[in-house]
Parts: sequence; C-alpha cells; structure tokens
Amino acid sequence: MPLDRHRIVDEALRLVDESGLDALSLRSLAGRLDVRAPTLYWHVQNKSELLDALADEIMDGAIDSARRISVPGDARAWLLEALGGLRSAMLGHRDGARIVSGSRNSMRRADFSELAMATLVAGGLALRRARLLVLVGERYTVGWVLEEQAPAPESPAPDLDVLRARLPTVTAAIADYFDGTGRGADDLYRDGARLLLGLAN
Amino acid sequence: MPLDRHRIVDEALRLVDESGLDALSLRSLAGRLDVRAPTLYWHVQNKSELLDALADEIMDGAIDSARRISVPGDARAWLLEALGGLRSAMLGHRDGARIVSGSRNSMRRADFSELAMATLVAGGLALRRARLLVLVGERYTVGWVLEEQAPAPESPAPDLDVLRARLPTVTAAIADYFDGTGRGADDLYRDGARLLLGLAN
DNA sequence: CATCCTCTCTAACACCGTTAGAGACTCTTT
DNA sequence: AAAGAGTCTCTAACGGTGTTAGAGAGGATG
Repeated sequence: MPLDRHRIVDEALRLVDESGLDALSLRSLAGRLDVRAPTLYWHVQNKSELLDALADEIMDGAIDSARRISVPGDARAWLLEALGGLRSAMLGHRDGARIVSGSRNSMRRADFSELAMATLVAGGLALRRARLLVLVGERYTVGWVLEEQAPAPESPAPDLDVLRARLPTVTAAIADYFDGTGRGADDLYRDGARLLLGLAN
Repeated sequence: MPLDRHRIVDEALRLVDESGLDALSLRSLAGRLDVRAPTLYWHVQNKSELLDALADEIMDGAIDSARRISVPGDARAWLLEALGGLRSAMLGHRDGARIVSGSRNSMRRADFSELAMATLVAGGLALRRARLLVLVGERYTVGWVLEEQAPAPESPAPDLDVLRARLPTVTAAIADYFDGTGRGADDLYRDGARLLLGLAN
C-alpha cells in the first residue's frame, strides 16, 4: 500500500491511541509505516501540521455527531447533545483534548463553532447569545476533557489521611457525589453542561 | 547570590514570560543563572517537577487573590470574583494556562478548589452543588484562558472573504459583539462566567 | 589532618525535528 | 529507443533536547 497523507494521519492516530501523544515522534511513526523519518516530509510539511491534521480528524468526529442530532424545540438541548458529542470525540482518542487544544490551525474547530452557532440562531436564539453559549460550551468541554484525560500523577499517591486534612471539603464532596446511586464521570460532565446552558437540574 | 530552588523557579518564570514556554530548556535556563544545565538537577528532580513548581507559583497568585475577596451575600458572586482572579493569575504569565493545565502534581490547584468549595459551603450552598460550580468554573476558566493565550496561527491569515463565506454566523457574531459599545475580551469571559454561575443578566 | 557533605562541573547518551542532497522508479516527450 | 521530468524514498548530518555518570572543588566536621 502506497504511503500517502491519509495513511500517515491514520497511523499517527493509532500510535497516539496506543502510546500517548508524547510517544509520537516522526521516527517512531515512520517505523510503523516501514519508512524512514525524512520520507514523511514529502507528505507533510511539519510535525505541527501533522498534529493539526490529528485535531481535524477528531473534530470531524464531533461535527459528524453534531449533524446527526435532530433539532428539538429548545435549541439549547441540541447544544447540550452537540457538546456531549464533542467530548466523546475527544475521549475517543488518547490525549484527544490535548491534541485539539494544542492545534492552532484546525479549520474544523471553527466549522464546529459555525455549525453550533448557526443551529442555535436557527432555533431562535439571538446571535450574541448563541455565540456566548457556544464559546462557553466549547471551552468548558475542552477544559473538562483535558482534566479527564490527564494521567494520574506519577508522584506516589499522597496519603489519604493527609489529603483529608488538607482538602476536607474536596474529599467530602467527592465521597458525597459518588456515594450511592451509580453516578459517574459522564453524569458529572453533563450536570456541568446543563448548568452552564441554563438547563439546570 | 547562591543558586537555590526558589531562584531557579523565579528565573524560569521570567524566561517563560519573555520567550514563551517552548523556549524554556534546562540549558537556556541554566545559562541565565550562569551555571551548566546538569547543575539544575541538584535542586530540582525533573523538568516536569520544575513545571509543576511554575504552576504552583501561578496558582499561589490565584489563591492569594481569592483570599482577598470579601464574601458577599451571594456566595456565587464570590466565586465569580475568585474565577476572575484565577484567570488574571494565568494571564499574568505567558502561556500561564498551558503551564497550569499541563501540571499534574500541583497541590496548589487542589488548594484553590478547597478554598472555593469551602467558601461556597460556608455561604450556604449544598456540598454537591458547591463542587459542581467550582469544577465547572475552574475548567471553564482554564479552557478559556488556554484559548485566549494561544498564539495566532502561523499559516497566512486566511482571506477574510473566504472566512465570511465558510463561517458566516461566527464572523457575524464577532462583528456583532464588538460592534459599538467598547466591550472587550474581559467582558466576554465575565459574561460566560456569569452565565455558568446562574448570575446571568 | 582526614573525612564527609554540598554543590558544580565535564562528558556523554539517546533521542528529537529538520534539511541537504543523492538515487531509484515511472511516466511523458522527443 | 533515448532523454528528460516528476515523484517518492533514501542516507547522512545538524543543532537541539532531557538526563545520567562521575570527577572535583570547597567548606564544615570529626
């Protein structure tokens, strides 16, 4: 199979999924494609262009998923689903949020915003409000998933008692939230998103 | 002046402020301290430990500023100010949000959460709600400033007409927001934060 | 005086992104 | 058929990175 840009991006994404973004070097990627590193420069200008392409790939997933959402009465409910799709698209790849947040030239990010704002406006929201909701929703989601995907600290897990002494409210709140009724990470994100869209509770 | 950990972190922060996070290498930092790179390893275990220290420094600013806020009737108004302080602390250093979001071992981040949740609970909010508000507020803020501090794309600025064709709603919304009454980036952040705290006007 | 401890050094390792420039190999033109 | 152009991959190398090993200077302590 001949080497082309698409195959490169594909294999890069696979490499990232297996070993994390930090393990993605042009040499290791080339090795998987049975090629030497400089060869990649024929198909891709930069490493950063490659990273942009990865971000595009991820955002494509988010856009596709957003397009599939039927627009209900309340446009804000649509946005809630769209943002959930954005989160899923990023969670779908290791370090997905880092890739998306680190890419400065992904037109697909703007496409997502356009789709979202246009849908909200079509749903009757004022332009200014639509923009605010979309901006806030996107940045909230990226910030959220960034945190979700952050690897556990390498330093030895601090003693639980010490933690409880220094962070009594935080630890109590965690215990409280997960206590009992099978609520998990997805619910927490969704609660936050609903809050910020004014769909609270 | 003898070399110690504090001076290293200080100079690192200065270097980052001048030249950006990507320009921070142990060699360049050592050069500014009139020392060779391996010397730094006597005072600091890792580069990542150094980055954690930078994040701590920034979060210290956020915590100090939060402590100075008097608690008004509505605890949510306090949180709004505290988050504004967090944003200012990150904006106060080049790539501040990247530093904070990239650090996995900064206890100060947890301290900030603790302070915020405790204040909200003391202000009468339920534990579960306090946690949600703080988590959402923090991640929103980090995501926001990350975007604010992202350097302009290096690729030649795409043609404005092409942009307007592909992103009609986005471009119209930007024009609409900044049109007329001197509203700026700070206001936009604040609007978003108010929205998410249910203080919307 | 000898020994330890604290701190800085030189030298080196393996890796990184990236560039220059030499070949193959195919396809088109003469 | 010969010559040339274009496409793709290669080797070799550059300057940079984080990091380690280990030597040595200098002061404090026995």
